[in-house]
Amino acid sequence: MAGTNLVGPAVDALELGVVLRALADEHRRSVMTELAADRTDSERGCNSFALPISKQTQTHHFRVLREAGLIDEIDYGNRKGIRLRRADVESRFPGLLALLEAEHQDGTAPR
Amino acid sequence: MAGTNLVGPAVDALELGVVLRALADEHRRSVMTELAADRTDSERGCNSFALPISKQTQTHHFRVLREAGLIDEIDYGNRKGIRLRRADVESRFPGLLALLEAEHQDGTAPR
DNA sequence: GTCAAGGTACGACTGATTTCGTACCTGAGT
DNA sequence: ACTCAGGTACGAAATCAGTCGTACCTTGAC
Repeated sequence: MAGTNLVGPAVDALELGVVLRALADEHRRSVMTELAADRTDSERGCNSFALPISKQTQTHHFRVLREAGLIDEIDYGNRKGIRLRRADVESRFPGLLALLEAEHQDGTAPR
Repeated sequence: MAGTNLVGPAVDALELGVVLRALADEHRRSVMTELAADRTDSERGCNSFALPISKQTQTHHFRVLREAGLIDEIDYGNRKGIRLRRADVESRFPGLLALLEAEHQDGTAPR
C-alpha cells in the first residue's frame, strides 16, 4: 500500500552521458518535457502520458529514465507512480530542465 | 584557400532531438565539451581533439555535429577547420553549453 | 477464489549507429 | 609530376537500442 520507491542513482552519481542518452529518445523526452513543464511536481501515473507504444516498451523507457536519475518510480504492486527528481537534476545539471520545459511549448505543435 | 563553410541548419531550425542525439555519443560530446570550455572560440583543426578513432569515423562524427547545428566546418580542401556555433546554440538552447563546459572540468578525471 | 487491469521478465526481431577497410580526392611542398 | 598528409565516399561488419510477443506477477474488486 505504501509503495516502495525504486532506487536510482544518487545525486552526485548522475552522469551527463547517461542523462543525454536517456533524453535522446523521442518518447522519453516527451515524458520529460511534460514533467519539466509541470511545476507542481505531482506524482503521475504511467498511463497519463499517452505514449503510442506497448506497455512493455513503456516499462523499458521508464526504467531508463529512472536509471539515468531523472525520475523516481514508486511501485504500488499493480500500479506505478512517476515523479520528476527536479531538485536533484537541477542541482547536478542546472538549466537542463529549463531546456526541456521550453521544448514543451512548441512540442505541442511540432515541426 | 579561402575555405568554404559547409552549411548546417539555420538557428531557428535547430532541433533539440537532433542536438541531444548528437551529444549522446561519448566522442562527439568530448569534442563539444572542449569547444564549450574554450571561450576564445578559435577555429580548431580536426586532429586537435586526439580522438581514439579512425579518421573515417571522425569524419562521420563531425558531420553529425555539423548537421545538428552545433559546429561549423570550414573546408580548406586538404584540411578542415572546426568552430563552435556558440551564439547560435546559446540563443536556441540557453544553458546547454554551460552544461557541457561543466562536464569538461571533471571530464579530465573521469569516473 | 476468480478475474481483470497494470506492470514486469525474458527473448527475439528490427532498424539505427558506430566503426573501419578500401579507394579516391585535394592542396602543399619538393 | 610526384608524394604525402588530411579528408571524403562507399560499403560492410558489428554493435546497440527500441519494439513487441508470450508468459508471469501483483493488487483490488467481485
